[in-house]
Amino acid sequence: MHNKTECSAFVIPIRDCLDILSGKWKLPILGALMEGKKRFKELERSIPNITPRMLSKELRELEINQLVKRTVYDTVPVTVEYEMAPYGHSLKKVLMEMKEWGAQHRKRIMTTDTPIETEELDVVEV
Amino acid sequence: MHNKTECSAFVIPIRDCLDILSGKWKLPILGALMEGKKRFKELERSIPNITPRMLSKELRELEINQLVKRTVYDTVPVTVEYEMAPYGHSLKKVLMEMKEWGAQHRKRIMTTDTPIETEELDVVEV
DNA sequence: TATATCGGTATACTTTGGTATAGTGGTTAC
DNA sequence: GTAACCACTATACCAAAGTATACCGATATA
Repeated sequence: MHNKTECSAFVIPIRDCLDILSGKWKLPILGALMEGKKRFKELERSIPNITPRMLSKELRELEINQLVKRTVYDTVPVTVEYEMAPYGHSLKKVLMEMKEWGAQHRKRIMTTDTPIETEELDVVEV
Repeated sequence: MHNKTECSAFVIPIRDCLDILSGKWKLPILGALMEGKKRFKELERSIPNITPRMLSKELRELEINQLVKRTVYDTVPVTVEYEMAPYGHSLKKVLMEMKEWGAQHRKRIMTTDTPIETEELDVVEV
């Protein structure tokens, strides 16, 4: 990192990646969809405490980024299905790196330091 | 992802990793420190628009997570140096995965879709 | 004597992210 | 007929994150 260009080349793409995963509910939603396709209400039920407003908003962002595919079936009433888009699977490698590092880090902090508070996380029920 | 435990094992460590990199300034700070050790004011100068309040706050969080080492030299006035801690380098692999994915994603979104606005990012000057 | 540097902190403010609550229009089950 | 389900949206509110501005005590420079 020895000049502005090189530095932007570091910050900008990582920021992009972070932004896509940002927000309280993106990870639980992706987690739930990795199991398989789900309808809106199914997602709402499997992600405790999420409001329809947030679910809708976060799904839209994931869809815009082509990670999630939304399909509307012309039934009455309409059926809407969400699933991981093929492109969505490209995230898995990054996610697994983050998961490994995160797990390792939690252990490290727990043992070396005063324990960090494991906050009450809302976690997908399946 | 077929049960609650497995799902927490997905969400929690990734959340941990995300949290550590979260906030507007962590990435620019890490970028600046990857160049080598820097004093407080040097960091402040090399990261445009950061306030001392935020710089101090984010450095403290990075230090707590053992990614950054802070050394105080007993001069008058005191000299304080920040540098990547050895453990900090363990992040590089994750960061590089994110960087690659992010760069690839930006290209993809730019070409397939209506261009995404490249916001005016504050970027480290070196 | 006045000004700048060092490494920050204090206070107040604004902006963004997330929550709470209610409601839409149409359909099916009791 | 009324209650529930579906996939959401609208409005109002609240809390967290970030900004702006000023200041600290000690020292060095003009």
